[in-house]
Amino acid sequence: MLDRNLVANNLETVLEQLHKRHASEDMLSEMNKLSAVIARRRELQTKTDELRSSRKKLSKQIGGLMREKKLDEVDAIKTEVTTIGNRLDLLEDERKDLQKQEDDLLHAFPNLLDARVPEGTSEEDNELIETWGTPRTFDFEPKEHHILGEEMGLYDAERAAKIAGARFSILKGDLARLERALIQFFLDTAEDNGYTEVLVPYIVNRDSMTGTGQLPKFEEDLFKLTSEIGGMDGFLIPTAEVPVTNMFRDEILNEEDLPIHLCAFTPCFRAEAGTYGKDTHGLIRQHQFHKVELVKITKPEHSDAEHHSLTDHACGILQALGLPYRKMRLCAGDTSFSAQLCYDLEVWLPGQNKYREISSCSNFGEFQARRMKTRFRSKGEKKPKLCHTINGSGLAVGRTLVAIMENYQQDDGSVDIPTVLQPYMRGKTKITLQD
RNA sequence: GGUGACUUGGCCGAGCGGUUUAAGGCAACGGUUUUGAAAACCGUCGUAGUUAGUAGCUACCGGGGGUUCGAAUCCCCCAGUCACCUCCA
Repeated sequence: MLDRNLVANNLETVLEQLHKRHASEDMLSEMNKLSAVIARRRELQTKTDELRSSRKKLSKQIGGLMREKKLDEVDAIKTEVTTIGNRLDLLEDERKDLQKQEDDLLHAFPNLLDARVPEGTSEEDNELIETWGTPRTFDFEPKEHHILGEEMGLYDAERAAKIAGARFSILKGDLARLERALIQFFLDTAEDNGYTEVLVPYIVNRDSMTGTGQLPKFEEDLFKLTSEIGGMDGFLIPTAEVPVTNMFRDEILNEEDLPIHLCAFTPCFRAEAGTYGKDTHGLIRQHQFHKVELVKITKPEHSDAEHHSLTDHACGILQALGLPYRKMRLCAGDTSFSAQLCYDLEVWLPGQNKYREISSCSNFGEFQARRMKTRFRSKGEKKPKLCHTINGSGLAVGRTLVAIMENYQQDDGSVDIPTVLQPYMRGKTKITLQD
């Protein structure tokens, strides 16, 4: 959420930023509207405060007069207070309405972009930061992972479609084990890098989804429960970012508790996955997938360094697995709603002959923290300050499985297991056709 | 799922319709004292809105609504916590 004072006092800056995000004319006029709403709300705020103040004083007088048994004077004041009360009710209704408009509008605008974010509208304009590893040269035609999986008899999309629908999958045997091995390896690596594991709910309420920015704008991307939880709408999480970051919603942390480094394994559920007609085969784009997420809560002055070290941690995993990748700085048009700066890691997929996103590491600055009211207090300082929030995949499990299958495939249709994963695979060195 | 008790500032805890502008204590912070520390004493000590303002005013006592001239206090709905019962992995 944007700072309402920034909108009120520095509308030009905000409008410039919206231009950089390629905001529509509608959005620009909405922003102008917001600025007017804030001004009007403040006006009303002052008036209602004054009215309330005089009502309070007069009501107190009634108390005194009652004790002195001056009942005739009481009636006159009562009438006066009633008049004030009626006027107050009227203005208060308007103020509440404006306050809601103000909050709704504020929630609808994306974060301000970091100065390093390149101009651009699509992934074509993303900036290449670095490339690691050399794509292997094959002396045979490398296959896509879903072909390999089907041929091994360890990947079953058809039955998954029967029992659940399109964009679900079933893994069997060593492939299922490899998925678990990756999860375990990611969590162990995160722990070595100083992250504490948390195991969190996979269903969250509306307030949490609003806190991290999925709501109110992207409700159609989420799976919504038909049953309420705790009297509120329930949603399946699209990423562990939501439950983990929201752990600190409505909290004022101690300065010495920062930074907080957490990691979490969760399934992720995305309703939007089926809407593009892209990646219709295989594990790339599913309604349900697994991810290990890295999350940091930091002081503002440390967030940039923390963001870059988190990104390095994600890179480290790809390096340990020997998977070639490139690191991209996302352009303005590709940077997500809540982020101010984002790096995508794209892993090399020989079967597709291209790089595909496997991790997205974002610094949200104070955008999420303002929505969540996540603050910290410095020693000796009176006012609490907003924290910064950061997260990134470390890594997306299903897509890593894809990358391993495609990069480590052999001409006999088997897949070698990277050395670091072998201990998690009961010492096995390769996955072969099922007997 | 059933019944009952409860939800007040970082924590504990008063408060039972009108000098409560939320008492008091603990913790924390600043100061006096001291060679230093402890103790003692003095002071500060929730969040947010409004504002040029650490001035004033206003809101917030789990959330929402209502009664009233006036609500932390009375009523209703919802959520959460705890206890017991029931059920279950």
